[in-house]
Amino acid sequence: MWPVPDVPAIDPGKRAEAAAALHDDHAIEEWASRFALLADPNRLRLLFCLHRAPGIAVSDLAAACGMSDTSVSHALRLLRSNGWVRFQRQGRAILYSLDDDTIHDMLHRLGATHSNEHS
Amino acid sequence: MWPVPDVPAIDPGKRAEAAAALHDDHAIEEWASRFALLADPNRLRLLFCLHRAPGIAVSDLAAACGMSDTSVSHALRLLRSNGWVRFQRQGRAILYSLDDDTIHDMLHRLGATHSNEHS
DNA sequence: TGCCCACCTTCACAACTGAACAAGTGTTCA
DNA sequence: TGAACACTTGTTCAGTTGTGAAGGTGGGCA
Repeated sequence: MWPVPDVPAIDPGKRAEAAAALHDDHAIEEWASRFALLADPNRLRLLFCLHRAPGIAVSDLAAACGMSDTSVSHALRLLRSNGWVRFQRQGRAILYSLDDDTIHDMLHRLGATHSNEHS
Repeated sequence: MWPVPDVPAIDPGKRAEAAAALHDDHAIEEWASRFALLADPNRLRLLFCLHRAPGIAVSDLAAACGMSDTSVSHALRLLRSNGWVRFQRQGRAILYSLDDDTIHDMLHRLGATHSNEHS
């Protein structure tokens, strides 16, 4: 994976275990970039809305999240370019929906923990 | 939650559903900041290592992840200040472990999908 | 005591991000 | 046709982030 340096290890066993945890580096990079998209509160709000109210228009999304239309559009562009959402025109409105099973599941799990999270 | 504006909704029902999805804004912010910590590939690698090889020294962590000691130290500082890791001195070494159940579970789930992810 | 080693901190900097403003596209409807 | 509407795009800018160099701390060991 990496040219593991020959610097004497403090605990060779641990070092080997650790290295083994990184066997699929591609997957790690992918997850990191997924998390990057989830890391913005506004984007996360949008995703929750898309998750719970699929087929919603941009302006309604903006109103629900308390964001400007422009900000929402920018965010949706990002999500679109990552294939996380699908959309269809209906009259002048454009209706967006979540279109990624991985993210859908993740949001579902987070939503489930909403209730019992009162720290 | 927000002073939902009186701008005419395209679909009032959808707008209400969307707003309902955001009932626990505090939790959303919390998750966003968690995701922010997971969003860096190097940090994610470190976390996987800490997850699979608890009680590992900084230099071994650095070697396994192919990072400089300094970078690892910086990253650990962040994780420490968020209460994600615990550590203990052993001789000159300092051994780190993951110390957050939520993240532990999350990494466990991600690790499980490692194998069947060959996109 | 003095040296080495493992790790930490401070500082400076390039790269990236999110927010805001202005202008543009495509659709509907009078 | 043209005005209103829903949304998109381009651009700029302040603020944040990750990284590397240099120096500091403190435990172990001769």
